[in-house]
Amino acid sequence: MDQTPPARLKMTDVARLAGVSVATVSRALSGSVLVSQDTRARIEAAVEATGYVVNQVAAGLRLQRSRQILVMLPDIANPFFGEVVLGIEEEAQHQGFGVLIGNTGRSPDREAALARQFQTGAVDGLVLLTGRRPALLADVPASRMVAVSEHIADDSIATVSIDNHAAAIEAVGYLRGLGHRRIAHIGGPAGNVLTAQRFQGYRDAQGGDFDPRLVRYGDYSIASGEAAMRGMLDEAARPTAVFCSNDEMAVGAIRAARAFGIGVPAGLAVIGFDDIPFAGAYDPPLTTVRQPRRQMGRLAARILLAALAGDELPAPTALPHLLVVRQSS
Amino acid sequence: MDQTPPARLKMTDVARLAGVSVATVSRALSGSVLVSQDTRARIEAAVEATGYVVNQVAAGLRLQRSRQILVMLPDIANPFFGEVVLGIEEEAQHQGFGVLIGNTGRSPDREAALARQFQTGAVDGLVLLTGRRPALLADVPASRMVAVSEHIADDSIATVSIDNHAAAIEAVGYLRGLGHRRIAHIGGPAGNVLTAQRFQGYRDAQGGDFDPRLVRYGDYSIASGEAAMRGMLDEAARPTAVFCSNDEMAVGAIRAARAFGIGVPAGLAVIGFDDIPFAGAYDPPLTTVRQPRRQMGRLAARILLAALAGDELPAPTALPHLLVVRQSS
DNA sequence: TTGTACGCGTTATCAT
DNA sequence: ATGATAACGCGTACAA
Repeated sequence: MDQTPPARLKMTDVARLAGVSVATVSRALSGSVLVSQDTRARIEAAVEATGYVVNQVAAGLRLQRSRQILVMLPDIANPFFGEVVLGIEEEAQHQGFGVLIGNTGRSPDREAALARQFQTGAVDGLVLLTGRRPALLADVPASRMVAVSEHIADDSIATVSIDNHAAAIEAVGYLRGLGHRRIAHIGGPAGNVLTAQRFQGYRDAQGGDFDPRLVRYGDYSIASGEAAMRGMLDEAARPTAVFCSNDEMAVGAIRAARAFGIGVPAGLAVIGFDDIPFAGAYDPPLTTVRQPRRQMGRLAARILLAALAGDELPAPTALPHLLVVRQSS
Repeated sequence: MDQTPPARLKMTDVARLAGVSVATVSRALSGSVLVSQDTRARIEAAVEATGYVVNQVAAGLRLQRSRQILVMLPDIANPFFGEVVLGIEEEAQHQGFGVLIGNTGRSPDREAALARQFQTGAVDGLVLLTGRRPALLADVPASRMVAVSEHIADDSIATVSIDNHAAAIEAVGYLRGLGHRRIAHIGGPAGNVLTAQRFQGYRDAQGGDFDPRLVRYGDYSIASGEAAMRGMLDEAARPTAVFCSNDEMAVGAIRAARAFGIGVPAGLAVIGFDDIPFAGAYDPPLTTVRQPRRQMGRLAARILLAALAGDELPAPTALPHLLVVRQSS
C-alpha cells in the first residue's frame, strides 16, 4: 500500500507552498524579525498544513551543534540516578535539547566508547554523574560539562550537589542527640571525593568518640552494606548506631543486624542516605538524608545549557538536603 | 593558553596527511575492499596520529540516518525500566548506535514532544516501553519500532515480552499448591493489555474459586498496592493470599497486612512480579516472578537494529520467566 | 523585506 | 585502486 514512503518534506517544499524562498522560510522558522507579518503567516500555514519539522541533523551540520546532551552515569538501574536524569531531561526538553544516556557500568572501556560520541559531533554537552572526567575528554573545555552529586577533583568543572559534609554532621549529630556514642559509618568506595566528604562530616561530629574500627567502606550495594555491618557486629565492641552513605547499604546493615538477632532501632539505630522511594516503605521505614535529586538534575541541565550558550559557569552552590526521620533510628 | 580551540579535524586533514583523497579515506574507514593494503596503512597511521573520528552528524546527513535510537518510557526512575534500558544500551552500543531516553511521565504532551524528535531525523528507530504507540507516530512504519514488555494492541509492531498469562498461572498455581483458595489479585492499570493478560492467567488458575470481589487495580506504586489491599482486608471475607502485578504493589500489600496486624506469610501469602533488586532484600523477602529485563532489552535492540538494516520483523516470541520463591509466601 | 549562493563534513557516483 | 565532485538539508553573508 504505502508504496512511496512519504518522502519527508524539506524546507524547499514549504517554501514552494508558501511562494517564498527557503531563506525566508528559514528566517521565519527561527523567529527572525526580518520577515513580514504577511509572509510569516503564509509560511506558518504551509508548515501547519504539511506537518513539516526542521531536520535537526542538517541544521546541526550547518550550525556545528546537535542540540543533544549526553548524561554519563555508572548505573541507570539505580533509582538515585534515575530521578536525577528525570530532572535533567525535564529541563533539557524544555529548552529543545535531547538527552542521551550513557551507562559506563563503571568500566573505563565503556566510558571511552561513550566519550567518543562526544568527539563525533553527536553531542554538545555532557553531564557527569560518574564522579570523574573520562580520560578521553581531557581536551574538552570544562564549559561543556557539568558534574552532579560528586565533585570532580582536579579541575574547574561546575558541580551541582548538596553539602555532604554538613549533611553527614547533621545525621550523626542526630544520632548523638539520641544518646548514641558508638556510631559506625559505612561509606561509599574509598578514595572517592564524595566518600571523603561524608566521612569527614561523620568524623567531625564524632569528635573524641571517633573510633577508626567503626568505619567500613562498601560499593553502595545492599550486599556490601550487609557485609560491612556483619564485620563490625563480629567484633567485641559493637556499635549502637550506624550512618550509611546510601539507603541500599543501610538496608544491608539492617539485614546484618537481624541476622545477629539485633532489633532495629532498639539494638541498632540506622541512618541511610538519598531517600530513595523504597526507604519509606522498608520495615522499619528508614531514617535518611534526602537529596533533591530531581532539582539537582534540573539545575545541572540549566547550568550546562547556559554554559553552552556562552554564559559563565556559576560558583558551586550546595542545594538543600533534608534529614528525614523515620523509624530506623 | 589554548588560544585556538583545537578546531576538530575533518576527513580532508587526514587525507592530506596520508597523501590521498577524501574519497579514499572514506572508503578505508568504512572498510571497503577497494583500497590497497599500503594506502590503508598510511591512512590508519594518520588517523591514529591525529585521533580523528568521523563526524556522525555529517555522515548522518549524507546517509539519511543518525545511528541513534530513542527509548520511550513512562518512568525512568522505575528500576524495572532501568534494567531494560541497560540491555538496550548494551546491544545498541555494541552495534555503534547511541541511545536516547525519553521520559513521557505518562503525559501525552511529553509523548508528542518526544515523537517529534523522531520526525527531525535525530533518531532512526524507537523502542516503546509505554504500552502504546504515540498518536503522532501513526505514519511511521512498524519496521522502525519495537515494543517491550507490553504488547501494543492494534498493530504489527514487534514485541518482546514474557508469557504473562502463563506466568500468572504459575504464580497463582503455586499459591494454590500451598492450599490457598481465597487468592486476591492486585493488577496494574485497568484497560491495559498487560493487566488483562495477567488477570486472565489469575482467573484461569482460580477456576471455580474465582471471586471478583478479590480483584483490584493499582498504578504500580507502593501506595496503590497498600490501598487496594486495605480495601480487601476491610471486607468480611478476607483473602489468605494475594498475587500482585509488580513488586511495589506487593510491598504495599504487605504494609497493609501489617497495619491490620496480619503477619506475612502466616496470615497472608504475597507474590509480586518483576523481581526488582529490592525484592530479595525486603522483610520478608518477596516471592516474585522474575522477568529477564536485561535480556528483554538486548533482544529488543537487536530486533530493532536488524529491522532498520532491512531484516524482517520476527514473530513474537516469549522470553522465559522464573518464579522465585522466597519467604513472603 | 526577500532571494541567491555558498558551505557545514560526509558518502556515493562516475571517471580514470 | 584512486580522485573529482555532486548531493544530503539547512543557515546566513551578501546582493537586491
